[in-house]
Amino acid sequence: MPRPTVHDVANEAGVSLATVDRVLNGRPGVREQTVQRVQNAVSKLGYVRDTYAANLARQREYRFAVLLPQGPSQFVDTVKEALTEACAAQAAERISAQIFSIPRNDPHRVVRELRALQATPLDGVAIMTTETPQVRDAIMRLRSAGVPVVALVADLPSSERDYFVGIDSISAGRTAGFLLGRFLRNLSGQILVVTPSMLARDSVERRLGFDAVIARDFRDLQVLPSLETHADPDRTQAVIARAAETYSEIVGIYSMGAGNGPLLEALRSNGLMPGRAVILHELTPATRQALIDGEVDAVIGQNIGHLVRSTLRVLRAKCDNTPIYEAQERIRIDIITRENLP
Amino acid sequence: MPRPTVHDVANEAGVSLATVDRVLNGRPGVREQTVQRVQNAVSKLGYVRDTYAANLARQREYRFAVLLPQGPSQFVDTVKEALTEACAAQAAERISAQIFSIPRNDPHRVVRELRALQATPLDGVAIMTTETPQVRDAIMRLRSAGVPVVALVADLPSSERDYFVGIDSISAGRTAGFLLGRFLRNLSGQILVVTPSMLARDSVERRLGFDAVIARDFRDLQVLPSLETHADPDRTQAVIARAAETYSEIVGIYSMGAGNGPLLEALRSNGLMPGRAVILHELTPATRQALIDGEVDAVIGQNIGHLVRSTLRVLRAKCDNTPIYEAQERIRIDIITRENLP
DNA sequence: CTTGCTTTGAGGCACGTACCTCATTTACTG
DNA sequence: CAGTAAATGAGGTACGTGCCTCAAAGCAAG
Repeated sequence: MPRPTVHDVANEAGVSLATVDRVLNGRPGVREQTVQRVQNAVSKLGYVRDTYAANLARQREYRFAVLLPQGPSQFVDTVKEALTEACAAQAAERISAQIFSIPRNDPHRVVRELRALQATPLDGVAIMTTETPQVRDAIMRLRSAGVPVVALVADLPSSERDYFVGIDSISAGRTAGFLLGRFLRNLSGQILVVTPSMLARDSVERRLGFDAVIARDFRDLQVLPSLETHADPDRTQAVIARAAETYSEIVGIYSMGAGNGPLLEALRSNGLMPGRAVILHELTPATRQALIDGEVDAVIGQNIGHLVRSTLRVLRAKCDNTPIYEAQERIRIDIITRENLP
Repeated sequence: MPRPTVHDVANEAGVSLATVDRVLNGRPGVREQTVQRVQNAVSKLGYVRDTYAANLARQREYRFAVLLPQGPSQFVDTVKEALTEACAAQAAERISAQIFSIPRNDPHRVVRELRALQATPLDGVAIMTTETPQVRDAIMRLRSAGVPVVALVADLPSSERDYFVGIDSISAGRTAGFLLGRFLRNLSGQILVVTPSMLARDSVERRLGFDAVIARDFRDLQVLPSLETHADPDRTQAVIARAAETYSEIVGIYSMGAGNGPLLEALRSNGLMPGRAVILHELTPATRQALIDGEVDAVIGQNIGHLVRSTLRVLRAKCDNTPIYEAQERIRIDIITRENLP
């Protein structure tokens, strides 16, 4: 007994192929009673649409645009790489994604890029950016033009995107807090917190989660005010040098965002490392090496390959209006130590 | 410019469609020189076979068998669930998997099951079992009959399987050792190690990795001989009670395998918990609750959804003789704490 | 009854590939 | 050179679905 086809469904329901087609594809002009007959036949036979045949017949193509922040960033580079790789692997499935670079702190230019996109044929957009009112409006325009929009890595409020692919920043911060607290068992002292910018939503959320856990479970630790590096090596060096002078009881360090290469340098040259418990975000060549060398104890990461594939799957599901397989698309918070480096 | 098709390739290469077909599908009767011409055209045009059309034309079906150990096990139950779910999601892709239960400690019956499989039409097998010579022979028979075989969770030596889907046990043990060592910073004492059976390959490997890290980095900790529970609640209770009497300086506990529900009970009733650093394997309802309650500090897990989907993808790739996307199929060692529970 | 509308049927073409047959050309052997 | 085998071409059907057209049937209101 091979898989049932639309023909079998038509037979079973006692209607013609055309009617089955109308029902299955939600086309108008079928009596409610007939719709029922067809649906009964479908469930009785266990008919499942053959995606191979369907996509072939429909000449379906998925042209996606992925907008990533400009400027040097190991993390973004890795995302690009993973995306290129995933697209190559999916070429046979007619999925293609074009990468666009958008400025980091110029919402107007982001909006212009988004507008420019609308000119080309487009089936979906994934975007990694910080939210501003302008960007939100542009995204809403895209969406009302029928283009699904997925927020990547950094969430945008629920009103303006179809889905968020990335990790829960609060939970990531809590996890960092828990690990740092446990690694510093019974020790009291200060914790240095470093971020590119406290304007970014995810930095704020990570700090929130981090503070909550430390305050609840590790009272002997004092979390210092966040230092902002603005992803600038010189500034990083400066703020770390200053902190090394100012605070004398630093026992742990938590870096909430990008720019870990320069940060590690600064920590080394200011005598803050080794000897402190250190937790960073995102696995990059620099953080990986620091893990191996024992300078860093744990890295909180997100599986970028998974992130990218998930994005493509979600966009595709949005295009086809099929349900999203939540469990598969949830990006886990990876804890990476020197012993379970991927 | 739409995607190139076989027609375009034929044009480009200056040969007929039939020849392109012969080359693409590895059929005989084509001169080497012509093969080259076609392959050049393929790479010049960037032709990629359309899987939708191909699978449609080929009437491809993937009928897989998944062999899992019998008996009560939260872990195996979760695998079954995930498998059922994944199959439902993949029905449209013509993938089906049938689950078979095989006895845990009766290689002959495992062999019989494997033999029985050969009678039915079968495109691939995934198996989770401990290796014995009999099983190895049976698997080699399957493979020489052209059925791809994937080892699941527990690896079988490279000679007898096409692929292994699961985590690296040594690395998992090392990770546990690292975490336990760090959680017990500056503390000296004994570590209790519990396993269902030291005959299982993965328990041996986990212990190996665990010991290596403790011996190298945490000299103040003394790892006790492994306690075997044979997955039996009564025996678990007995060995734990005995250990609680025998060893007076237990500061940490490492459970390397299944049976964590009864183990947790035994630890509680023998006054070994809370107050010790505890690390277990596999996230189940029992271990999850213990994490939340703060009784357990970390669980080393593998993403079962990923495991199962990976298995199906690998089997499919083996059937189609397409390359395996290693990065996607590598199962990561998940470190799960109360703060990053999925 | 006719008119006009909705619902259904019948059939066909297209998608890109796999696989088949049969005829024809090319290359090699003696 | 003929004879033979290998290589290639030409053309077809099939897969299951999407989408289209046109005709026929059903039904309600005037």
